[in-house]
Amino acid sequence: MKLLPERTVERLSKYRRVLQREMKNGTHHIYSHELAKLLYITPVQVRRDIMLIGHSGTLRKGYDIENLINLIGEIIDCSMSTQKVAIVGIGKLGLALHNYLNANTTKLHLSAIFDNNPEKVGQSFSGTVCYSIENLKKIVEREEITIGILTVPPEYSIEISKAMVEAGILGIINYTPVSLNLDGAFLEEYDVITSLEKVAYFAKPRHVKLLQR
Amino acid sequence: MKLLPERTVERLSKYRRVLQREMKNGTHHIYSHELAKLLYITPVQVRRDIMLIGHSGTLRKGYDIENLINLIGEIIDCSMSTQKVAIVGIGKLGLALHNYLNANTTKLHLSAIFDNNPEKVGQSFSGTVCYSIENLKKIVEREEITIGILTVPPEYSIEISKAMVEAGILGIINYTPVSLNLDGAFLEEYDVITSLEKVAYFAKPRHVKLLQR
DNA sequence: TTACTAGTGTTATAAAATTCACATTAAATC
DNA sequence: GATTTAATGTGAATTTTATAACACTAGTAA
Repeated sequence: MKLLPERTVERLSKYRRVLQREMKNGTHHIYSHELAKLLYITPVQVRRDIMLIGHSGTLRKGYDIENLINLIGEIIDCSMSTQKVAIVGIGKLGLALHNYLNANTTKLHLSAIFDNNPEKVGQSFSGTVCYSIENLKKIVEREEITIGILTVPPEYSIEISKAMVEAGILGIINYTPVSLNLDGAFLEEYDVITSLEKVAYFAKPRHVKLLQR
Repeated sequence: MKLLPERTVERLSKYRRVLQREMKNGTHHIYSHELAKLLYITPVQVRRDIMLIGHSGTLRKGYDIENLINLIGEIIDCSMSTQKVAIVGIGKLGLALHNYLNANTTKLHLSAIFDNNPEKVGQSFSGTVCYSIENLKKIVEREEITIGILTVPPEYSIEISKAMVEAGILGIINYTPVSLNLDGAFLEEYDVITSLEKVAYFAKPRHVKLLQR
């Protein structure tokens, strides 16, 4: 099977969360236009995404919510072993993300935290132990961690990201403002300042008007 | 003039930061392939972006770094009045972003913080006062704030985002996991869980291999 | 039973973003 | 001064993403 488009995968993650909410409300089926409305996208987009993952709805009944949630789970989390996550660098942003992860429903399991601050090493953050970055490889291998959240100070990000891949991590989400180039791992970058400056560009009175088309 | 492509704007923000670093190192000119290398993108991409903003390099000398930084500044920050930013919801994530803003160089000015927690209202965060969300409109108008960072608990995000637009904010970056649909403002959404689950999908051994093409 | 309705599934088209290919040219070299 | 080199600038092609158009069909109603 071919890889799914990046944007489709992103939307699948969102579909799943709103579907979980709907299921809790006792709903069993949902139409593409209903799901679309919840995310402010078009029904065609929804149908196309669902087509891409090989699911079929029932005509006149819509999609079976439980089936769809399970299928998305198989695609994102993998049915067999749940993937494990590490936060590398537990400063303010790392902590905030840690909090976010705990507050939200996701099948991914936070298995370790890494930091070089001796005051943090050995500490437990809501049940997850913080290790020294020296022990990265050892712990990543032992715990079979495959995903890393990189929130270290920018001067360390190149070195530490390499160590992460070296240790066996297969996907990194880089929150540091330093661009990376990894071999052998999937890289997702998110630059806070870039996002903000992008909004700054488009949030000028003239530009906002142009966007309303 | 037409609006710039979103991705180009994002890269401009990154160009500026690496150019500022280069300038500090005493460099005056830079070639497209040098700039490209710093961000792990292609030289053509760099040249096209620079073409789109109407700048010209000198053949055999490359681009004048100072000129380019200034031009990007005019595009993103606007030459006349610097745009002002508010953080709405100063929980862990809000604080982390606040920190990030202070640590990084950007021309945008954080003018206010809003929260409904009485313990936070009235407090000063590195010199920026926290107001009650009740006073959003008053303060946003007085300070002429145009950009809002939304980091409130998800159950409030729809209501508060509407109030922000109502108050005159023209661009919102939504960090809550609730999809929004604003009229009259530019909206940028960032969903932490979606990012993480996207990485989870692509960071499976078979998928990583496929990506190495 | 037949026509109608309101949904899905999918092919075709359009729009956005990137990359290719190459014309152009200033400087360096011979 | 002619030739080579190494860069920019950009039309065209390609790739990725989203939208439009519509064939199809299970259920509903006449």
